[in-house]
Amino acid sequence: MAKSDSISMSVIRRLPRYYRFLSELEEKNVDKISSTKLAKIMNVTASQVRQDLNCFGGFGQQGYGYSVTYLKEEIKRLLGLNNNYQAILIGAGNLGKAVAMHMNFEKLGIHLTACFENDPQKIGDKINDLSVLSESDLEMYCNSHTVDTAFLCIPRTGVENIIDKLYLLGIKNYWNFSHYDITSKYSDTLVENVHLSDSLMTLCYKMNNLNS
Amino acid sequence: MAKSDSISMSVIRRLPRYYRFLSELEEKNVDKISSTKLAKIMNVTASQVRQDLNCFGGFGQQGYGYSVTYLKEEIKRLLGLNNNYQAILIGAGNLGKAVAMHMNFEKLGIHLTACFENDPQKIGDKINDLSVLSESDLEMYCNSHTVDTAFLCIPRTGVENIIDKLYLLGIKNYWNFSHYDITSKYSDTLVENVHLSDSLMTLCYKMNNLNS
DNA sequence: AAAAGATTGTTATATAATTAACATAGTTGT
DNA sequence: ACAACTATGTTAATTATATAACAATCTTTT
Repeated sequence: MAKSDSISMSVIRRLPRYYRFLSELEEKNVDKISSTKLAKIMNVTASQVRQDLNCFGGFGQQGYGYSVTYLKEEIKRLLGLNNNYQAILIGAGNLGKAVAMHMNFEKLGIHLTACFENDPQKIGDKINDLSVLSESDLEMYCNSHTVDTAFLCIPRTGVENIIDKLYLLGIKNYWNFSHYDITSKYSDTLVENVHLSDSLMTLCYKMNNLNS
Repeated sequence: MAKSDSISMSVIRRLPRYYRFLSELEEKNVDKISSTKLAKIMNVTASQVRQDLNCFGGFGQQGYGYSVTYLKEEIKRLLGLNNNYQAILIGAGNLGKAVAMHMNFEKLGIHLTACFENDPQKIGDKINDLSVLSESDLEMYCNSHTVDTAFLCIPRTGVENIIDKLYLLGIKNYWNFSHYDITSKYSDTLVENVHLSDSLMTLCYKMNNLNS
């Protein structure tokens, strides 16, 4: 079905963007789109659109274009948004709370089922409809529930300890907001890092060098 | 001083990472480092380290290596972290509050001086030592204070309106957490996007395709 | 049903990024 | 001061990514 002889990360990182734009087109009741038009909307080349999509299969039809809904659904499937992944949040500080309250996980087919926290002061806090649990309950919880991935919203210094536990419990997929380098300790994990300060420093670089 | 005939974004996006690792080495009182050792720590090739650094100048010494402190300071300067940039926050919802409270802006030499919000319910809220101001005060504030950049933590639908105002006020550098595509409206701006949901979808892709 | 037009899928080309190689220059020890 | 060593800066080779070109194929119109 898919020509999945190792697709490059550059292509994969563009998939969410295709997904977003196709969702918008669908909302506007557009039912077909050509690579040229989609490229124009997304500000990329038509060649790139066609090459990217063809990594995964022939989703279009010559002489016609792509069916918006079909293509969107295919990309959704590729992204694993139909898998009903179950997630837990580690760290209910400012960042953890914001991530949990700000993100529309359900829209991505992800279910956030529990939040864990070290600081006794925060245990019992409400995040959406979840109450924050103690980190000491982590093992019990994970042994009695499906947990596909953990969102790590704790300071760098605490990560090694928690990762050791999660890894032993068989949880090896992480959305990591800390600067702790997970893969260099556990290589058989899947990690997606969000380094907010790196992003801000990049903006500073642009301001310092590309401006005026 | 710098060989700045257009440095590629790939290189620029690695600078914050060098900065982080060099800061750590400095804290451990390491005073010299070779490209080979630094590469090993950072899990990249020594070639890349040398090429990256040489985009900006000869920071090392043959036969010796790089002075940790000197190199760190040079990268800090390149990143514009000595410029005392003044920033404002637009949007004091969950995300805006978390960004403001979680980030250590001062460590990056950035001063967050004000927060603005649309929702009357949130006006007056405290974020660190700042009280949230009404968006109607934005123009007055910007006309009487230096504002180098704005952090946009508002929903996509509100961005166009606020960007129009900020652009007119001469504020053209944005740290953008929304999905609104700023550069396609105003091309003479500097934008750094943080697309949290794209990042999470990328993790889902990995879980769906690279795992098991 | 055939011809004209459109747009994909795919192959070829060009550009960019990474890695390797090495000559040059500085360091350290005797 | 000299020899042996180390590690940079830089050029060359390789690999990866993006763009362009075009033949194959479907659609639409007459």
